[in-house]
Amino acid sequence: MVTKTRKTNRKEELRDLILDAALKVFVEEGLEHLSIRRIAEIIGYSPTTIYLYFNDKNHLLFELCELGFLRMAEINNNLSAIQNPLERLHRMGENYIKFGMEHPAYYDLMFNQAGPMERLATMDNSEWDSGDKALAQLKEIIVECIEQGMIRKGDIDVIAMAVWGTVHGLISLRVCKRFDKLVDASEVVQTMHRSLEWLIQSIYISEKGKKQS
Amino acid sequence: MVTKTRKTNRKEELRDLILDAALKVFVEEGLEHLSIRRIAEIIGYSPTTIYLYFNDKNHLLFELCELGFLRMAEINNNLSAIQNPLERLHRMGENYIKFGMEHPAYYDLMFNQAGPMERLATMDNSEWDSGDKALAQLKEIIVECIEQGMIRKGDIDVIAMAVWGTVHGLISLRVCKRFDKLVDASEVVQTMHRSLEWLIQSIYISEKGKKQS
DNA sequence: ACGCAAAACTTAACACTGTTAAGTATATTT
DNA sequence: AAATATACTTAACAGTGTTAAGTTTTGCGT
Repeated sequence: MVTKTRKTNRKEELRDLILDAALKVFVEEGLEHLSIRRIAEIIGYSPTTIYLYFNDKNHLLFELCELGFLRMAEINNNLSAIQNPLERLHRMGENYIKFGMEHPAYYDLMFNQAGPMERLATMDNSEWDSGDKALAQLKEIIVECIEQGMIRKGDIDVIAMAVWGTVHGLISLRVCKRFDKLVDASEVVQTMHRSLEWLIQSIYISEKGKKQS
Repeated sequence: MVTKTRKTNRKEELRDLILDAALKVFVEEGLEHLSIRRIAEIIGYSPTTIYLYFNDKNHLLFELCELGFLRMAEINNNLSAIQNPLERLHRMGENYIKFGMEHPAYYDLMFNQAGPMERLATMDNSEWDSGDKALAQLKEIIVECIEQGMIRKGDIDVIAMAVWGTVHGLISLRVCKRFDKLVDASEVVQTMHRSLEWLIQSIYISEKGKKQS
């Protein structure tokens, strides 16, 4: 279910069982109901057993995050088929929105919750692999866009941050329910897609009317 | 009448004392340390007393949110002096960034945490006044930008969502510490400002090279 | 000034939470 | 068979939000 490890020893099996149960809970019942005791109840073990496989709850949350990034990478499999880099950027944004709408609890955990990052902060001199990977993919596309003269030149890090920020901001506001009382519920997802579209078209430099940088 | 107002004033006094204490705690010690018992300890009352002034913790959090929106409105006082609407939009974004960097706990509460919105969700058939107000101000500026032909025409709601999303996304990722392992700490704020700048310039339609909508 | 009612506040408890030290069973090795 | 290592549990600690019931204080009418 969770990961097919090459070496499936018994320890990993229960570890995966814990992750599966945790996933089930926070997807079906929400992150606020994801407690160590609830997981233990589901897998039929004592709560303390979980601490034999995870240092603390944040470690568990971080691993769930990693699974989320795997799923996100899967969703982005449709990108390589797209030739036009700006179109690919657009699609990547739509994939993000799709992921956020289909797995709001996942998204919340991956980008909003403090727990997972607190775990990461304790691992000194290390990088955030999943985040790095996702950001690298984004930067690659942006570099292509610039090389083909489709968007204004500029610092890649700066542009990547702007694009990531935009897409994340939309999803985050939705996941954290900040649109609920401001935008009509039936149209909020469509409005998000149109916002992304508006942005993509705004940063696009058409052949006919190129802007000077 | 007089006695009644005097009574309510007394009631409001302790209410404000509670909010003050709550503010002190979550600004100085972080949201995770903001507990009813901690507040009670500070103001020298029993924890249950707080429930005489607030239905539950979410009600309290929502009121703190409202205070946050007041402070944010204060910060935006410098906008009216700016003639150029796109410049004003830019400044508004910078104000947001400034607010988020100076009051990360406030920002987290206002835009990320679930609690305040859960309270709002229980108030049926009502609007989110603070959010509405802030969004209205943003829309006003965008309308001006369009009227003066400085940005591409389009659905105001869509554009507003895109702009709000962008700025929020940047701050949110920072407040939720998603940049910490990806972007150099000493440059992250500067990179955020440059990202905003890049965005503003990208949506700008210069006089010389206007793009067709 | 007295009595009484209403308002203000507290005590004690419930049902949760993450986490740990210490203990017990079970399996493996010697 | 004894010793050791592994797997797991029990019981507890220190927290959390929240509530029912009880106590104290205040203000008002007589």
